[in-house]
Amino acid sequence: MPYPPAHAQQTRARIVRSAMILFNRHGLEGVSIDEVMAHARLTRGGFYRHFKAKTDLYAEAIALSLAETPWSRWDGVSVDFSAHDAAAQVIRAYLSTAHLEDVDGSCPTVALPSDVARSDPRVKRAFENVFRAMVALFERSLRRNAKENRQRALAIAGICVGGMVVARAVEHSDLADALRTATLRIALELGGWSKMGKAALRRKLATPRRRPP
Amino acid sequence: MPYPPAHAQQTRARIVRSAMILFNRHGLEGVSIDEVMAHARLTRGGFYRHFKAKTDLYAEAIALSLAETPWSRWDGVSVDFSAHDAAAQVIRAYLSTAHLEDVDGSCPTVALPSDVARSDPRVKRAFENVFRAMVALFERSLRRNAKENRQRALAIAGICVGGMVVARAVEHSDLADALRTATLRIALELGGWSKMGKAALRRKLATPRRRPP
DNA sequence: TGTACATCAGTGAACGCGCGTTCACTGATGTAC
DNA sequence: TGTACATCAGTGAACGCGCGTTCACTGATGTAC
Repeated sequence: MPYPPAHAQQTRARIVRSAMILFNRHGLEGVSIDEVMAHARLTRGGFYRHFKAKTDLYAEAIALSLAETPWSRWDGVSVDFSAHDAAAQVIRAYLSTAHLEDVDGSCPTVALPSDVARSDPRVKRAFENVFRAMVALFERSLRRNAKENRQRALAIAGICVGGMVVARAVEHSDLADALRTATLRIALELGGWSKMGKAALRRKLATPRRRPP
Repeated sequence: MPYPPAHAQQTRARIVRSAMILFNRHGLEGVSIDEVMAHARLTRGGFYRHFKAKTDLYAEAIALSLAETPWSRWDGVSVDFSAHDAAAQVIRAYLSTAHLEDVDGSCPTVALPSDVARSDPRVKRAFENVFRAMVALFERSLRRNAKENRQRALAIAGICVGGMVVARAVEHSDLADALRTATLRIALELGGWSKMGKAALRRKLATPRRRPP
C-alpha cells in the first residue's frame, strides 16, 4: 500500500474544489478537464484515476457547497445557526455585495441555476439539497402555523435566489444594486425579521459564536 | 437586385427563432451552428451570410422574446396591458405550469439567467431590457408612492424569476410545484393583487381585449 | 413577350483547433525482509 | 538499520471527433433590353 489513503482523497477534493470555482466562473459546460486539472496543479491524464467521466464532477462540485456552508465568506462572519435570527443573518450574507461580486466562491444557486435546470437528475438532486437546506433554515426561524411557514420559507428562498441571479445577469451595476437592496428588504419583511434594530445586533455580537454542525 | 429584400430578413428571423428555441433547451454554449441551421431547415455555410459570428446570435435571440411578449402562449390568453390587473395576469401566466413545462418557448429570464451572467455586455443588455419591461409593468400596476413602487416591483420581478428558475432546477416535481405555488401566492400578495375574486374576473372577461402596442 | 444577365441566398467540402478519453510510462511512497 | 520490491498517483503523447469558420460553387430570382 504505497501513499497513505488520505493522499488520494485530498487530491480528489482539490480537483472538485477547482471544478467548483471554474464552474462558477464559466458554467458547467464551459470548463475543460485540462483547465480543472491545471487549476488543481495537476495534468490531464491523472483525472481518470479519480473520476470515471467528466460529468461526475457536476453533481459533486455542487454538493461541495452544501458540505461547506460558505455563508461566512460573504459577510466575513460565521453564522450562529442556532440563533433566533439565523435566517436574517444568512439572508444578509447571501444578498450582500460581497456575495454578488464573489463569483468564484459563490453559492451554486446563484451561479448555476439555469445550467442545472438542463442537467441530469444527479445534478438536480445536489442542487435541490442545497436549496432545501436554505428553505429549512428559513422555515425554522418563522413563527406561524406550519403550512404557512413552509410556503413563506419557499417564497423567501425563491426571492433570494432570483434577486441575486438577475443582479448578476443585468448590464448596469446600479440596477443590480437596486434589485439586491429591494430583494433584501422584502425578504426580511416577508420573514418578519426586518425589525432587528441595534439592540438585537448588540445581542448578536455579544453572544459567543457556535459553529454549525 | 435578385430576391426581394424581405426574403433575407425572413430567413434571418427564422435562424434567430431557431436559435432561441435551442438556447432555451441547451443553453447559450450548448448549441452548434449546425444544429441552429438544421432547425431552420438550412445548411451550415449559409449562416455567415446573415451573421458575422456565432456570438451575435446570443443577444439577438434574447431580444426576440422582448419583441414578441410571449405571455399569451403560457396562459393561452393574450394579456390586456392597459387593464388594472395586467400585472396579476402576467404573473399568473409567468408562474403557470404551462410556462414551467414549456422549455422551448420559455422566457429567457427563466431559461438562461446564469448563462447570461457569464456573457458579454451586449447579451446582458438584452436580458436587462426584458427584465426592465417586466419591472415597469409591475410598477405601473402598483398604487403607492413612487419609491416604494419601484422597490416592490423589483422584488416582485425577482421572486417570479427565482421561483421559476429554481423550480426548473430541482429534481422532484412536487417541490417544484410547491415552490411555484408559494411564489405565485406571495408575488400577488406583495403587489396587493391577491384579492381579485370572481367579480373582478367577470369584469375582465366582459371587457373587449386590446393587443399590447 | 422573351431571353441573357447580374446578383446574392444558400450549399457542402475543407481547414485547423480544442476537447474528452486512453494508454504506456515514470517515479514517489510504504512494506517485507 | 538498510535495501529490493510492489503499488498506484500522476505524466504527457496520442486518438478520434465535433466545432466555428472559410470558400469555391450552384441556382433561384428580378431586371435590362
